[in-house]
Amino acid sequence: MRPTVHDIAATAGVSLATVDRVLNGRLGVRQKTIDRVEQAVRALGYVRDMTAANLARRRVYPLVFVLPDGPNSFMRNLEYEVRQAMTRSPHERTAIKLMTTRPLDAEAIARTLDGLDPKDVAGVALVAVDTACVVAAVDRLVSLGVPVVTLVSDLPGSRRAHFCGIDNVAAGRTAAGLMGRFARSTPGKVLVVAGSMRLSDHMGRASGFADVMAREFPHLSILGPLEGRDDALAVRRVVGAALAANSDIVGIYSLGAGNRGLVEVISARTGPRLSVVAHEVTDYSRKALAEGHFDAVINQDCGHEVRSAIRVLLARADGLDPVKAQERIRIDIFLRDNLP
Amino acid sequence: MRPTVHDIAATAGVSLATVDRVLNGRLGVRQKTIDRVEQAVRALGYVRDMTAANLARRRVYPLVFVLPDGPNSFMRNLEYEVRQAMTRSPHERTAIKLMTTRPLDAEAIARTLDGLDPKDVAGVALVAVDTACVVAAVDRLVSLGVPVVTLVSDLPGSRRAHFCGIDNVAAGRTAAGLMGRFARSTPGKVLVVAGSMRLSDHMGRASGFADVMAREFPHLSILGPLEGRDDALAVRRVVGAALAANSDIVGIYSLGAGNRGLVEVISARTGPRLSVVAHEVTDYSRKALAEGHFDAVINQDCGHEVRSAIRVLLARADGLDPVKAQERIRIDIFLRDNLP
DNA sequence: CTGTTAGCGCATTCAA
DNA sequence: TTGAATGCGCTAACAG
Repeated sequence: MRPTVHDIAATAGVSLATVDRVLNGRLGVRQKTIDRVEQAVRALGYVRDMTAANLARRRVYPLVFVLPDGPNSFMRNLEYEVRQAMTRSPHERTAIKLMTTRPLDAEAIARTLDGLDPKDVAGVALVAVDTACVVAAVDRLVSLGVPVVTLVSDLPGSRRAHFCGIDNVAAGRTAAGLMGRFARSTPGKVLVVAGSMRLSDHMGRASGFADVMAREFPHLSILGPLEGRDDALAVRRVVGAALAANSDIVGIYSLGAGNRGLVEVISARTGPRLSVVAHEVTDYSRKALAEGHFDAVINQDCGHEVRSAIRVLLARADGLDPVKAQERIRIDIFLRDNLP
Repeated sequence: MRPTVHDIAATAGVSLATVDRVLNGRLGVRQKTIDRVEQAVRALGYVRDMTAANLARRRVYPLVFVLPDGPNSFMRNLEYEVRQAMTRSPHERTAIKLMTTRPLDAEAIARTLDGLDPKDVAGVALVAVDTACVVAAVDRLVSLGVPVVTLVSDLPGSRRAHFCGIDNVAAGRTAAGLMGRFARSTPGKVLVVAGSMRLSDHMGRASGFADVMAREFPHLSILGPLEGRDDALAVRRVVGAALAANSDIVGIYSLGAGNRGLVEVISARTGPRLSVVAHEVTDYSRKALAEGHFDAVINQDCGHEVRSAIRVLLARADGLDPVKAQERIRIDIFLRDNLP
């Protein structure tokens, strides 16, 4: 039977209320009393039952998620996970509000953030575009006491409390490790297609990829990164043009979205098979894997990211800091055969 | 404010106790009353607060984990995760007991299982060896009302409630997908090293691997599976002999344990580089990846498996059946750059 | 068959 | 600065 507040109240010779005050660091307790309680806590090895605590204090934390709208499958998937979290809200003492802005529109994100009233927001999670105005808007919220976390794409210069996403440099390196082993051993070019260089996740991937390719697979040179604006049509256009102009392309690394456009180009193409590594499991990339157009897909688990964001925000709102090691998001690799 | 038992008691016009009886499927309630309560539940969209429920019924479920002892890193890792779960026990209303038996010793497992008193065990998780006597011991427990789950390696013919592990056929296919792409495009042999063919997980991997290799990479033929008994010394011996006898080996698929022995052989070897795919992230395989001896390691998350086993056992002990979709364990692929 | 009542471990008024 | 009392949502005796 593990000790309860009653036990420590008894051994410390004080009342429940006083124990509670000490446990929660509330003021209005004599130092002498504090010491007595803390000693009892140590002596009995007391550890608070958080579920009972949450039951008693029925406080609800209003959280805001800011995501891009538009057809991007990955982002829609992310939105789905946020909605899933909303259904769990009652259990997690959260009240989640979902807001969307135009993709890659930094000003729209900043406006949304600026429109938030710190009085009725306990925390904010956003997919950031790395721009001065977004940094300013985030820092404003933080200075007003509202914890902010970035989701999927980070905002390095800001005061955000945490980044809920993968190590994108490592993801790029991983992609290079696969590409280098997959591609023919004859010299050639690898085409790199990104969404936008204003997204810090895309930047990171491109640099990790280039790094490992140069060091470990010097017979393959990099073409790009081209910007496909995470848009299927644009991706189709830039990739089509690059393939037409370069007959020595042996592989493609698609590190952003718009994979539908990529599949259209390569499935229509004749000539030797390309090695293709892309990001994010979506209906399109799953199909491309199954049909053999993609060799591998690197993925980040949206569900984990959303749940992590909530945990971190809640912890910060309660004044604790999260166990960072626990919040690491894995870089998943999927082939056709280990798709979930 | 979401509805509580009080609300549904009020709208159904019954008492709290009756609501509780219906909610928990306890008998001694008229069908008419049951209907009234269930209707109120649906009407109000009631969903039970499990944390409050667990607080109220402070029942503790004694669970038993049966693992092999010995130096196998993966199994020690699994044991570590079980011990982690023991530290969480107070919160999860479990009391976990850890028992170990000699590796691959089916009789020892059966004896351990037979020694369990159903009165003070609410569930059992074991790493199975696929043998008639183990099946019999498991079925005995099940017939006595004790739910059993298999961990890591399944027991297909038994009455176990669930298998907490990966789809090993798919894991073998995944390994083949990697091996086929990694290995030189010239014809050659791929050596397959297993632990024991009495382990259903090893069987599954070998068959999935052979399947995809034959269909997709016919220029590579399979040598083996050799049995390394999950033992570093034995692995070193059989692999060393195979390499000496076959100059056309281009890759090795190590689907069992004993990777330390494998690394010793291939790091001492001269000649063209081999493509190596192994299983389970351990200190050894991690080092082998980092140093370039292994190209990829396929992994199953022990932590997930142990937590899943506990959830399933608890659910079964409460008479519910677990959400199988939620309990799927992923097949992780790690290269040097995405190691956790 | 059904209802009353007293907790589970903790937080939080309201008094003292 | 401290304590007594009440309730969070649910379960479980114990009566009726």
